Formats: sequence, structure tokens, C-alpha cells
Amino acid sequence: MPTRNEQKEQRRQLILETALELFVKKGYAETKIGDIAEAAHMSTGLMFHYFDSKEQLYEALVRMGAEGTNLPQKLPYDNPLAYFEGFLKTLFSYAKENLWVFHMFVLMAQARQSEGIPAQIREIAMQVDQVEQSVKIIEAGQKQGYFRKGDPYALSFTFWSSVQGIMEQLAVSPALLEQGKLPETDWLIDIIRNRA
Amino acid sequence: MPTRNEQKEQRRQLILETALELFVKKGYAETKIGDIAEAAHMSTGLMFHYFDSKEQLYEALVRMGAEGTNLPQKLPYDNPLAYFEGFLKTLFSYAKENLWVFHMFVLMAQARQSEGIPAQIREIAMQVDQVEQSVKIIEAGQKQGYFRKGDPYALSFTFWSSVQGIMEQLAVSPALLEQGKLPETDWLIDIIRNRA
DNA sequence: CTCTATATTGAATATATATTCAATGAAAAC
DNA sequence: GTTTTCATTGAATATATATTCAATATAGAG
Repeated sequence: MPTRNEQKEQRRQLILETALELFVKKGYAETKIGDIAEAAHMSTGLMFHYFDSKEQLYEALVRMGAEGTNLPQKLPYDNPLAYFEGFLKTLFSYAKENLWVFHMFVLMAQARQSEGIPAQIREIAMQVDQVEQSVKIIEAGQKQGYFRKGDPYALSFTFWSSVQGIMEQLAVSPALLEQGKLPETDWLIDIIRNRA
Repeated sequence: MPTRNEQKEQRRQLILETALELFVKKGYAETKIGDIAEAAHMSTGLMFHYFDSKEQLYEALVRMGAEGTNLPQKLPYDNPLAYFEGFLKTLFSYAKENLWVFHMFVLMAQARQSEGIPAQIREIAMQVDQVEQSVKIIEAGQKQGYFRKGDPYALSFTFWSSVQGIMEQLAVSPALLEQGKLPETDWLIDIIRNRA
């Protein structure tokens, strides 16, 4: 691959990373194309050489997120609690080294929930819905006694909303990471664990 | 009080409620003055009869929130777990009947965290920080064996981020409320409870 | 009923910002 | 070394939206 193309791809990547961070910190509308350009050390006009519009740039990010943030479908663990625990451990430790993971997690939720995101982009983000994806697992796990009693949807919703809240906080306050203030995965698993 | 003034106050209140809902659903910049006016069934120009600017309207909301969302300072319970449990119960049941409470809770977090909110407004919101306010209570409660072991700040942060995540979700999906999909307070208390 | 204050509107203005574009520079092709 | 392609810029344009304002309607005071 010629250097020219590599350069182009790197530049594109730089824009995506910069935009992701800003979109998460300030929201879609608050983030000006000029802000992104400045943060990426390039002229505003150049942004449009790489992406046709702000909306398309945002869409590119959401598409990346949709590919990467689904829950693994196969359970490599014999009990479903360990599945969630494994997911959290992986998520936290990986994100700690790759801050964009926090940002992406938050961006996807924003794209799903915030009115004012163009409908077609919302739909892409909707495909990734950990709450829905977990309901069946929780339901089955309840019968085996791993999860506490209660509406499976409410349990799933509570668990994932909590994770979401924590990811958001860490996304905007990375200082907490450096100080090792990360939650233990157990603390969160205990939201759904049956401790009878 | 003459009818004229009452009318004015009601109108002002209507604007505040409408703006609160929209600011939470779409964010500060995404919410146009025209949107608020339309949702409140009035002309855009009239908004400026009641508030000098969009920023001042937002500030008025944050000031209201700063007065209302601090944690009660006196513990009317003999054990600190019951304090948090009482707070959550009150919060959820009251918010269920008064949706603006969800919105206000979320708005305050937004104002605190989102860059792109004017600095002086951020500062007002910063005064309300449940995480900081709870650290000492948790620390003391750990010694008495009520709370699990671990960094008190991390525990407080985890608990409140979880609550935050849930409030956000409920603020944008009130349907969950109607379906009774609310979390049990126990599920959240178990994040911090010591179950040795 | 008349007058005054003020609530309300819709259009005008100012400003911010997304987007376009002509010009320039630099790298690759030949 | 010349030509061609494309990255890059900064200024120009278009558009959206906050804010202002002159005009009108309406409610209360006298």
C-alpha cells in the first residue's frame, strides 16, 4: 500500500478519534466541525475532504460502534453470572488501556436515546441493545438460581443502566481511572446476583 | 395577588417545565429556543419576554435543581444503609408521580459534566455532588460493617453513577415507569451493602 | 368606557457555523 | 524534471437560529 493511502487512512482515523471524544464530552450539536478540526490540528475546510458532512462523520462513528459493541453471542462460561462478570472485566480492563472504548460505549447510548439525532443513525445504534440481548440469559439464569428474583427485563435494565452510568462518568473523568477508582466487577454483578 | 401576576408566574413555570424536558431529551445546544416555544404553544419572541436568553433560562433551571437535589444532611435513620435506601425509595416514588424530578436529576448531571455549558452555570451545578457528599457516610458505615470493603470514594462513585444511569434511562423512556419496570431499591443498595 | 400597562406576535436583524470553492503546495507518476 | 494528482488552506457562501423590535391584542385601573 502506497504511503499516500496510508496517510489518508491515518488522517481519517485521527478525525474519527478526535470527533468521538468531542461528541461524547459535549454532545452532537455542541460539537462544532471547527472544534474537531482545531483539536485535530487541521483547517475546517479539510474536514469536508474526508467526510461529506458532520452528520456523515457521526454516522461513521455509530457504524463502527455497532460492529464492535455487541455482546458476544456464545457463552464461553458454564454459568451466566460468569458471563456478565467476564464481560465487565474485559470491558473495564480493555477500556482502561484504550480510552476510546469508554467514549464509544457512551456515544452509542447517546445515539440511541437522544432525540435530535437523525432517525436513520438512531436506527443503526438501536441494533445494539444490551438490555434486550440480556433478558433471555437472565431469565434462564433465574431458573438455575444464579440471578435474583424479579422482572427479568427490569433486572437487565437496571444492570446495564448502571454500567452505562459508570461508563459515562469515566468517559468524562478519566482522572478516576488513573487513581484506580474503578468499580470492582463484583459490586455491579451483585445487582443481579442471587445471594440466597 | 392579582390574576395578572399569577398568569405570569404560571407562564414562566410552563416555560421552565417544557425547557427542562427538552434540555434533557436533546441536550443544551440541540434544544432550540423555537423548539421550546413550540412545545409550550407560544411564539419564539415571547420567550425573551420571560427570560433574557437561552443561557439564562438554563441557568434558572440549574439554580432550581441546586436547591432541590442536595442530600438531606440529617440522618433520620439509625443505620446508614437505611439512609440510602430511604433516599432511593423517596426519589423513585416521588419522581414516578412528578416526572420533572427525573429530568432535573439528569439535567444537573449534564450541567456538571458536559463541556460546552457556560462555566458559571457549571459551578452552580457542581455544588450538588452526591458522590462527594456520601463518601464520609460510607467511610463511617464501613467501620460499623454496614458497607462492603473497598475505596469509599469508588463505592460512592459506583453507587451514584448507577443511580444516575437509571435516572437517565427513565427520563427518556417513561414507558418503563408505566410498565412497572422500576428497579427495586435493594438491587442498588446491594452495590454497597456488606453481606458478610 | 377610556386609558395604560403588558402579554403576544411575526417579521427583521445579527451572529454563528456548516458547507463550498478557488487557489496553493507537495507528493507521486512518468 | 515535468506533469498530474490530491492534500490543504483560508476566504466566500448559505443557512440556521438566537435575539431584537415595532405593531397589535388584551386585561386591568380609573
